[in-house]
Amino acid sequence: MQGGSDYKEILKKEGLKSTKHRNAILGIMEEGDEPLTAEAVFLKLKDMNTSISLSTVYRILETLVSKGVIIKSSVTCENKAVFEMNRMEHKHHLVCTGCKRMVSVEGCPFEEYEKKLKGLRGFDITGHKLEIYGVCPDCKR
Amino acid sequence: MQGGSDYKEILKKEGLKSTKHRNAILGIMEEGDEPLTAEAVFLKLKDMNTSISLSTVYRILETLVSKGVIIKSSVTCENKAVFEMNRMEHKHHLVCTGCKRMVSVEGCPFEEYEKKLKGLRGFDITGHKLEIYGVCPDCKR
DNA sequence: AATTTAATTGATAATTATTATCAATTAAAT
DNA sequence: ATTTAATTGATAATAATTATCAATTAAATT
Repeated sequence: MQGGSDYKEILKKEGLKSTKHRNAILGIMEEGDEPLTAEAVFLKLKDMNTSISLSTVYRILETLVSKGVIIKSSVTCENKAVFEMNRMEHKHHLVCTGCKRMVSVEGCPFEEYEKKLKGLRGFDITGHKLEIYGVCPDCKR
Repeated sequence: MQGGSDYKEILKKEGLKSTKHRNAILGIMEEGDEPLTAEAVFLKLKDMNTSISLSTVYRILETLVSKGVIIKSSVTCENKAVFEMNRMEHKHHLVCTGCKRMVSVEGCPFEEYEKKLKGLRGFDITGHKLEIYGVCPDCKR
């Protein structure tokens, strides 16, 4: 979980070279339980004294999204994307309406309903996303 | 539903002047059943030979959102906002993963579950949003 | 109805998030 | 150690949105 190239295997499997930056970003994504913006990842790297270009952060995140290693999503009404590790579990988000912080929640009350929807308006249903809004403890003051 | 200033009452109630542009935009929002981007609204107005500045479209939409007359949301992974009339009903969206078109759906399987979540991680739950993904008939070819 | 006043608009510049470009660098295959 | 193709940094470009400010217009007041 910390150190140099812990993600060599994952990267090799995806046909990607194991680089300092990719390993560092995967480390950040792995330990965090909140989805992060590209800029937040960039700042975390800076805090760790890892020099990197913001464009490289975007590029690495996008590459990992295209490989399915990382999931990209967005908060409604915020015009920026957030990224988190794809832990291969069906998940949803809890979003603070104050600070827009996103927290992951497990469980899904929706599977049954989705089956009922099959064929709705001629769509082939492939999945869903549930965002639950609320005010986080910090924003409650 | 068509014509000049059908929304004078709504606008007055919100302390907004009744202008040609605001009425035209409310008309477009009222008749559409799909959420629209600011640009789509702009183009619809153009088709109707209503000369308007794109910045005015954004401004009017934002003003109406702040009054709660219009709802702003966004499709995951698309970095632009969409707007639709606030019909004061609890609603969700069906999004085509091909063309990103959004269609509104009624009904919500979630009310029970939300109650269970009360207090989750110290959040005060205030609402939720459900996006159902699929492939629309057009994108199925 | 004419005048006043404050809100609204258009045109444009500025900003923010993201993506593209391309030469320099680096990982890993040989 | 050398080669080769992938990766990176720096920067420019783009796309969506927001800010600015002078000109225009709605509606309140006379």
